[in-house]
Amino acid sequence: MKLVDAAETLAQLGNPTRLEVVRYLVKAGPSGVPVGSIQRQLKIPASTLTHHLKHLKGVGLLMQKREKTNLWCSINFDRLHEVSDFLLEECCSFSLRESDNAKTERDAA
Amino acid sequence: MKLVDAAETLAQLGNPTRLEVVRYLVKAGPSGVPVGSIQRQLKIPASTLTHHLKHLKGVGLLMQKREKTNLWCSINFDRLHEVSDFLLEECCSFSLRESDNAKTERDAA
DNA sequence: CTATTATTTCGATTATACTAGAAATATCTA
DNA sequence: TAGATATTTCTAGTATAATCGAAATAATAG
Repeated sequence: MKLVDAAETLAQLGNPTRLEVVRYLVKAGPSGVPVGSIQRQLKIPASTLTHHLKHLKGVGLLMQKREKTNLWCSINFDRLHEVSDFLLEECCSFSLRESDNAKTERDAA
Repeated sequence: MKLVDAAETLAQLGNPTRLEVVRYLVKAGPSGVPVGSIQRQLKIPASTLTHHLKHLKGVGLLMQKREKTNLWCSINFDRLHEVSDFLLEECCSFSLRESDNAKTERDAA
C-alpha cells in the first residue's frame, strides 16, 4: 500500500462519525446492513450518512449491494487489514543506524 | 481505547506529511532521531514540521527528549498498536444477527 | 558575552471538511 | 399508476486544517 493511499484511508477513518459507522459495519460482519439501519441505529441524518458512506466507498473501505429497496453496506476487511498493516510495517526492522543521525548532524546544510 | 480518541489519532495519521514522519520514526526505531534530521531527510520546512510534530505529540504518538541542542523524536509504538488494534477489534465477532436487521426494517421509525 | 545551530511562534493565505434540511430521485408493492 | 419507503443530491453555513516565510526564542560552544 502506498503512503498517500494509506494516508487518505486513515484520514477517512479519522472522522468520529465515520469511525462509528466502520465499527458498526465491522460488528455486523460480512453480510452487512442496510443504509437505513445504520442511520437509525447510530442516529445519523440521512444526508450526512450518505456523505460519509461516499467517503468510505471512495477509499475502498465500503462495499455496497442493492437488494430491493435496501442498499446493503459491508466493510472491506481486506482493506482494513491493509491500512492496519501499513501502520505497523517495519516496526521491528530499525534500518536507520545511529551513525546516520550523527552524520546528518554534521552535514547540516 | 475510546472511539473519539481513536478517531483523533487516525485523523492525525491521515495527513501524508505526518504519515511520512511517522514512517520515518518507525524505521528509526526506539532511539529516535532529532527534529533537524527529519526536516532535512524529508525536506519539510522547519515551521511545517514543528506544526506536525505538535499534532503527533498531542495524540501521544510522539515522544520527545532533549539532548544538548537536539530534540530527539521517537514514535510511541504502544500507541500505534492501540490504534491499529482498534481498527481490527471485533473483526471476528459478528454480534449483529441477521434477524436484528430484519426487525429494524420493520421498526422503521 | 557572542556566535552558531536548533527549534518554535506568529501571522497570513488558501483550501478543504463537516453538518444537515429540503427537495429530488429511485426502487419497490399493491 | 399511485403510494410508500429508501437513498441521494443540492445547497449553504460554519469550522477547522495545511502551508510556509519571517522573526523570535532556546541551547550550546568558544
